[in-house]
Amino acid sequence: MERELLLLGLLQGEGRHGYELHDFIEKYMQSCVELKKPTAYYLLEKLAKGGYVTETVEQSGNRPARRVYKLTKEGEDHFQLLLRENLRQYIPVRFANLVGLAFLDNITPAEAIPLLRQRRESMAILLAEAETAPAHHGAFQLLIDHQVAHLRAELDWLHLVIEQLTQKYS
Amino acid sequence: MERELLLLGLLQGEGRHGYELHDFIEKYMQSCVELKKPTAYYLLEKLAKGGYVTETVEQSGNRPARRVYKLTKEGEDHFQLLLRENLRQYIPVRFANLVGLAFLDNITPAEAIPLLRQRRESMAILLAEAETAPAHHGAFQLLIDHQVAHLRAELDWLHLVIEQLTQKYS
DNA sequence: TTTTCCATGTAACTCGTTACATGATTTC
DNA sequence: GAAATCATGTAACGAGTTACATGGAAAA
Repeated sequence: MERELLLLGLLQGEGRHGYELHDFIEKYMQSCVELKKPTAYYLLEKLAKGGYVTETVEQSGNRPARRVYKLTKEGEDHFQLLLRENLRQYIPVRFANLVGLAFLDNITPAEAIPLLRQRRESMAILLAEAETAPAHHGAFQLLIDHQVAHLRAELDWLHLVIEQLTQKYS
Repeated sequence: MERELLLLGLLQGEGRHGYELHDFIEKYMQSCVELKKPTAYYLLEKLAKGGYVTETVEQSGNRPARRVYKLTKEGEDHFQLLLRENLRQYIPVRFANLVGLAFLDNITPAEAIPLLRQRRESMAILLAEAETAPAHHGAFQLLIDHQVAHLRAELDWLHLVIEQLTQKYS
């Protein structure tokens, strides 16, 4: 449902074609959202079948035809529904490659510490990315802010883990 | 890979059967990990096929037979490999029902605020759950700690969003 | 005696990804 | 002339979930 919401949301106001939508998401929302091309195309087709968007083929010269999607009345209603649904309920994030931490005792600190530092490095890079992301207009910025807050907390926590491990080791 | 790691990790030392493993995860790790029964059974079968665990059928009286799994040498090696892999790399958590936030402008604050409060409520409940979870031995506690840190950051962030929205509204 | 717990499994399905395929057009 | 960009799609696969099915034992 969330990806439908995203696409419907981006179709507010103007009609857009699949490539454009995917491109926008990849370029400007890549730090907090992921949507592959086949998924985008598939979802748009599905939304069209559901009557939430109309599909118009646009031909310009000899270029590959564009399928331009526009919100219908039902699409707008559906969007409003999904939006409320999405805001209302928190869905917990489970599993994010941290099960290994539960088995930290099965590995010597000497081995674990460099591995965790590597992990911290990739997190730091993502954080830097999110922090330097171009400012978005309006509420879009909230997603970036969230990503930043989330990554900072994650980093702090990992830092503590590494510190405790270092103390135990020395 | 992460679920395999989890199962292999829990099989350290003693042999266990599927029901037992699933039960343990659901009872004691439910706040940070999810693994449905069919998935657990499927994964154990797969691990057995891969030679990472042995399968022994145990019959006691007229009860349904238990399939008891034990780590093999290869299983232990595989565990050690997956563990390092897991500790080393951070896999970003994308999408967690927050796309709606990007479209906050499409809904009046008067409507949005109660919805976000509802969201905050469910988050607070999960946080309380994680905070009062029975203390785990050793590194298992780290997962709980992480969950708590994560949820606190999430709550703080949401609190800010609601506050800003309230100010704009009044 | 009815519900819960123990213990396993299968089948169908959903969601999303990878890999592949096509072909024009613009840029270097 | 080669490479990147525009623009679409299909097929196969993978991971995980839901729903369903079975049946004995213990607890209420």
